[in-house]
Amino acid sequence: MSTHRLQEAIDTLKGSGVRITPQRHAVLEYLLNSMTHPTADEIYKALESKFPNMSVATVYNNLRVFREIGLVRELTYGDSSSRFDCNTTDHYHIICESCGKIVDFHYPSLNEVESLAEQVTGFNVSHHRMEVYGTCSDCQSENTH
Amino acid sequence: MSTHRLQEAIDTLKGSGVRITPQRHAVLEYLLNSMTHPTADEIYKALESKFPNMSVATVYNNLRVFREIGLVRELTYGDSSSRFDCNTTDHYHIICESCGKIVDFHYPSLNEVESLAEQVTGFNVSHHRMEVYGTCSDCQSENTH
DNA sequence: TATTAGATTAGAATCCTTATAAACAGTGTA
DNA sequence: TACACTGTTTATAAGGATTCTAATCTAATA
Repeated sequence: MSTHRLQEAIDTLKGSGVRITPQRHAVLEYLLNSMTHPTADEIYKALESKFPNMSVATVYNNLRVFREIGLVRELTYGDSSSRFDCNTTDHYHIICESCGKIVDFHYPSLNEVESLAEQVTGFNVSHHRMEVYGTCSDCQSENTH
Repeated sequence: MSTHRLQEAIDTLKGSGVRITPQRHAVLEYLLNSMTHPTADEIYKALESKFPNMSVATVYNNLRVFREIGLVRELTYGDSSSRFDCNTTDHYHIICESCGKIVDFHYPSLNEVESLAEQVTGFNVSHHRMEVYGTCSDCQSENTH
């Protein structure tokens, strides 16, 4: 039941002068209903049946638009594809090194780290990122079998 | 004067049954003398004059070996190239969003975050990563001119 | 010396993402 | 309605970073 969030997001887009095309609507809706921080390719494949002619570039274009407007966050991890997170509330991620699953968790923002870094380095700090890595409970129990 | 660290690293490699080839030695030495967390390509270009026939694959191969043995850390940032850090003591990085500079800074390890994440998510935590982003003092003063 | 395992090389291949140019669609205006 | 304007999509090419492949080379060992 994320109809409300979807409508809100659409209003935000319209307010920024962005047209709501069927493809754009579908990407947005998929993101909002997804709990798994999908990659661009996962979104593309998921919408393939509904939009057989959609280009992968359209997915990337729309994800960029959403990111620039602040509707989604792009999660980048070195080697593999970016993942996209439509939960823009403050939270961190914990990532399973075995299956790749990404799970949200909340923790008070690390303002102390930012201010200390500022003092020590002379930087003007804008933000930080943090991820925790480990093995999820599913993969833990698999390995004991 | 990192002769000592270099010798130590070489001993570690030998202890793992890794041969010390001239190319391997050069990549390792360059890394240890570098303060800038270089990319594979930067290392490759820097050693071009000394080893005109060296392949870029050799640089990647050796960096992988060093990483697997624990001599270097690979720093991955989404879009652009990985950077390699031979400082394996516990520290974090702060990154200038204007010029890309990466500076080390020390902060007590965030054990609390790890243990809370463990409790909340049921993961078995192995490690975490954190980076702070901002504008370095050089770029700050440039922008005021 | 012969054998073997490890390392390097050159180039092809791969993956993710962006750029390009043409076609398309929706809106506002005359 | 006709028209132009702008934003969007599409298909494909291009790009960059990294890895793979197969051949060659090197060093250590028997």
